[in-house]
Amino acid sequence: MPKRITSIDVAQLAGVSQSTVSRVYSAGSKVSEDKRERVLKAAEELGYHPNAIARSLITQRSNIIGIVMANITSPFYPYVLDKFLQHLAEIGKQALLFTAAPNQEIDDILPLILQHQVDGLIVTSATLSSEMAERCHQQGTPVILFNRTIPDAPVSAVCCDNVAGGGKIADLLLDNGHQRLAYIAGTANTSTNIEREAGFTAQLKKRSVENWFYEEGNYSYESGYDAAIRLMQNAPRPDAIFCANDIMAIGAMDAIRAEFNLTIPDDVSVIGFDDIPMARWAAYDLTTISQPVDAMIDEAIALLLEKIENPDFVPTIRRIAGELVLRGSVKLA
Amino acid sequence: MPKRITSIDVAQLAGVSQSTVSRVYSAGSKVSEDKRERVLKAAEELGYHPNAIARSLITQRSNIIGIVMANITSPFYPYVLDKFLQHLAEIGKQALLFTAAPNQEIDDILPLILQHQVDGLIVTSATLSSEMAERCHQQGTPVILFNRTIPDAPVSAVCCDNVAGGGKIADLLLDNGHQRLAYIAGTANTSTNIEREAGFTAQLKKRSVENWFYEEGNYSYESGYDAAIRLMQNAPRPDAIFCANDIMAIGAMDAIRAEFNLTIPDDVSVIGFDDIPMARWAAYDLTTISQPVDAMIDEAIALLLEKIENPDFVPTIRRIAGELVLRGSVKLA
DNA sequence: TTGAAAGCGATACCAT
DNA sequence: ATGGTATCGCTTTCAA
Repeated sequence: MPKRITSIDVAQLAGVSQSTVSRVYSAGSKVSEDKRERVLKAAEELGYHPNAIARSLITQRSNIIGIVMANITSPFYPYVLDKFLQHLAEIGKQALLFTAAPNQEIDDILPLILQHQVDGLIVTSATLSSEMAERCHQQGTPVILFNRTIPDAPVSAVCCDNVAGGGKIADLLLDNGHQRLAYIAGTANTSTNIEREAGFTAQLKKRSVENWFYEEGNYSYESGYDAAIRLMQNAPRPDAIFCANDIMAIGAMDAIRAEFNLTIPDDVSVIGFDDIPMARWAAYDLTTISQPVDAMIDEAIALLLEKIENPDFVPTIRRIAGELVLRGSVKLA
Repeated sequence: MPKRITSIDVAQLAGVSQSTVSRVYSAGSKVSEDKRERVLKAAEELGYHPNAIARSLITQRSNIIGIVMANITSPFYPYVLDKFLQHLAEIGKQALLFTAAPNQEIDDILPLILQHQVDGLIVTSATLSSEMAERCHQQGTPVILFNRTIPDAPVSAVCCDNVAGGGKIADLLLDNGHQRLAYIAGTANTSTNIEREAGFTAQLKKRSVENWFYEEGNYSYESGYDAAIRLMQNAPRPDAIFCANDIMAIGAMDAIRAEFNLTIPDDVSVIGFDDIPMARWAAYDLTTISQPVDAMIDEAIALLLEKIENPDFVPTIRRIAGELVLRGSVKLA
């Protein structure tokens, strides 16, 4: 075991007190230029760097944000994660990352997270029970839900305005003469799915459309593929399909072409939600609603910091509007 | 600021010493059933959970593994990350995650990582200078490179056997009558690219093929798309393209179809490397080499743990064979 | 088995 | 500006 270098070692070599060494490494402390140099030189020589753990213990701040992410492998999320890491790095925070089974409640791993004294917690596409949310609250650990909402719990949340997005899609399809609409749902009990569907169907009803096709998926390519097969077996078949996310839309497109030998958008229009990179690929050219990821992340981090600084901050839900991205998968009138 | 609950609070409520509370939470310590229950009950009541930071300070173990990942958004890596998280969770370790610019040296963020006293460090698709590697070594922090190798440094590495993979691909193409082969390179100076190319071209030469087309990409969809365009402008054009990874292969396929209106594999065969999920999509059905991700990760973690337990363990490079996955994008004779 | 006390490596307050 | 010292919350001897 190589001996660990501590501030005491540096202090001895530099001929200063241990306190002085500490000051050199804490921003905004006054140390004479002379001593600062000696300390830095000694530190360099010994290969010293401050022990963040000891620091956290006394400052009561770990500078670590916990991130719980359920769907790391679903194409939308790596971007979210990457952005979070970048933004957190900019404000000097590290990320302790946890996975959860998709759509699982994270109550069981929460104690583990809390043990690590994270300064805050970001939960994406998973939920915690309001009981656990309450516990974080009491304990003073701010929690932000990303892309999920839970009602009546003292936690902030930021998500895309899914209801409005669903509505825009209904309008686009109807305005361009589609008659037999279909919806491929994501996992049924997720807030994202519920909201997108609600926005879509509400707008249909508002425009006096009473019937539409419905199939259920689980946000995966395969589930979109399979749902599309079921959908296209109807006669007459749908002439437009709204999928609760892009990856299912892509699965649906592949099924429509490979299994039915039909053309998009001439035979069927397909529209997704998220605007993942693959939506832009030449094979798909998918019309979709773009989630304002950057804005959402900015907002999430802002809410988190606000709550860290000011524990009395009242939990808020922010919904940020997504933008319709017109590509080639929807037939325009 | 809500008061933090410490073991002392629990001890008082339970009417035992603080030491006893500590023992209840450290596996394999003897505490009478009687007191254990009282402690647990008091802890429950107060909402206590041990402070991992204080524990780390004294045990000299953080139970945290640092992961540096350069290409989180490149489709192969989310799977790698997810698997790492799962395996680490199984052995009771947490992951502190850092991003680096792709292919960047991570020397600048290393001090930050080291401050957090990680028990070990996994670096994927990025490298550290041998100077920094040496520093980790001295400091006693084991480092494992994943999917990268650096020569002459005291760090272990695990990667796919890229050279053998490149060779298999050359054989497959040649055995099936392809005449005008092409290679689309990944970022030129990455070990992955160098090895895949070396294996491919060595095998070509061995079989007396002296000429082949060459274009350079950077592992992205767009770069594959663009490289394919340049490639297909040759006359006569290539009849088979090996792309250094799947995502470039997919870009190349889209370009071949969309820009030249050609058919795969009748007009051109395309083959990739990695076996990402999209390789299986109906639109691509991409023949490729499957990276044995699970085995690689098992190996990486095993090496890391070995080194943590036994600091004198000699750094090793493990290459694990990938498997050829035959799908429909290569024309068979 | 249990409790008292030392210490992990910093920060922060208090004098000087 | 600098040094001495208490302290953060726990684990780990050492006695009892």
